[in-house]
Amino acid sequence: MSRKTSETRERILESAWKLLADSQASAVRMSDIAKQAGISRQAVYLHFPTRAELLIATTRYIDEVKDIDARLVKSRSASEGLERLEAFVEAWGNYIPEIYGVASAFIAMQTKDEEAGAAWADRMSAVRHGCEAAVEALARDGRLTLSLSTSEATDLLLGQLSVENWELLRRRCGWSSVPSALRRSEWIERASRQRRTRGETGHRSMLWPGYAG
Amino acid sequence: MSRKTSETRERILESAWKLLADSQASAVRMSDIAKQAGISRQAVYLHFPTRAELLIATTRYIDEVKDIDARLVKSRSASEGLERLEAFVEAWGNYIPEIYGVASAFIAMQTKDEEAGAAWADRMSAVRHGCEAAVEALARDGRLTLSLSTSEATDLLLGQLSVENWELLRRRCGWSSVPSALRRSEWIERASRQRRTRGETGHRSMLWPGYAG
DNA sequence: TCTTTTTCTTGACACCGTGTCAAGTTGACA
DNA sequence: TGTCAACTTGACACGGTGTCAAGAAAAAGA
Repeated sequence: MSRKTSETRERILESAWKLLADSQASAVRMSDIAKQAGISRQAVYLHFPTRAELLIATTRYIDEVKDIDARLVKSRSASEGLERLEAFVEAWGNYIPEIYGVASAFIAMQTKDEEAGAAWADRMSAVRHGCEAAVEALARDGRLTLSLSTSEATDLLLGQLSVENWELLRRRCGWSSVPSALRRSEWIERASRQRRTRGETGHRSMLWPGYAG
Repeated sequence: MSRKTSETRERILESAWKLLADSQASAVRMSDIAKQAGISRQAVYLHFPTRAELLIATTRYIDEVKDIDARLVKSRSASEGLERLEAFVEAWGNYIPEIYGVASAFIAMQTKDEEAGAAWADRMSAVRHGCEAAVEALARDGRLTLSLSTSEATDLLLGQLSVENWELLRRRCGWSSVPSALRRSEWIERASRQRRTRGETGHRSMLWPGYAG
């Protein structure tokens, strides 16, 4: 494991990252990454056995550089449920754009490649744990809707916080700031504003995020 | 355009439909469809120039057989906003499982194939129009949260009703009945139950679908 | 019935991207 | 000087889409 080895390895990871961030994820081929790193296509295979494993390594690399752990500290240490949820949405919601490139590569691969599918499922399961912890903390505080089990609420939250939903809002619908929907702060504003409105006008139920019944 | 032509054409469409419904969508190759239809792979290309166009034709075929228009009548003719929303969610939410196979094939292709991407975007735009009509009807009735524009509410609804979200809940999270979340009826139940709870226990705000603040 | 036209078949091939293999080059270090 | 690891070049297999040409078979028309 000479210095040169890890240097090249890192250059490959940086190249993959850059290309995935810039262009359409599924259009990034092994040869593109090699060219960007200034080596031959075959040399990439000296460091990563398959495209899937390269993507996995790239994800880990981004996690390290962008310090996902540090971003989650606030959520993990939150005592109150509401605070925990807020911090988690903030952390993950703002992390999605960082990993969007590699994420969409995984999403595109998952049906074809077993390993990529497993890796992505694993990450999603980690996100779900984050959702679950927040929901359970909320439930402990007695602030969870009674008609939803913690498991159901977790699943719904996970859907809201999915990369696919982020993509829909941000890319397809042209939202300039998706966190404005994902981050709890705005939802709180909406909720309190609505609460006031409700008191004043007699609106009394909320049937869907954003619908007052 | 002899009888035989349209017969074969229909057999191909039926085969594509069946295979897409049964197996993993991206695993269905042109040769599989040909075999299922009892003809040679090349013969498929006599009827459909590309895989993308075959999928598009299959979608239209399903729409026809499953009569999507009839399913939407109730929503389109609804006078009240709430009724319109409810009927639309009912119609589209229950239609997703019918077209899930071909839908996921489109989703898998959209990054690679221009035509498939455009076709899927087109369908999503139709769904968005359905969401928009419901949201606007709600707004006219004065039942839309003030802090949300109709456009924002439409986008959020679209995300909830996306095939990707359906897949997450149904396939990944093991929900036996996704319509139980998608159909408005249950959300109404939740909302009214919550309203009661709120009055009794002092819970006063809803921050997320399912979270009482 | 015989002929024409359309539909379908067989078999070959190009293209693209992933992954593999072999033989040779380069540079560092002993 | 020789050895070892990292890299290069060039070739090839594989799987999938789409194309092409030659011929068989079946329907349609006289």
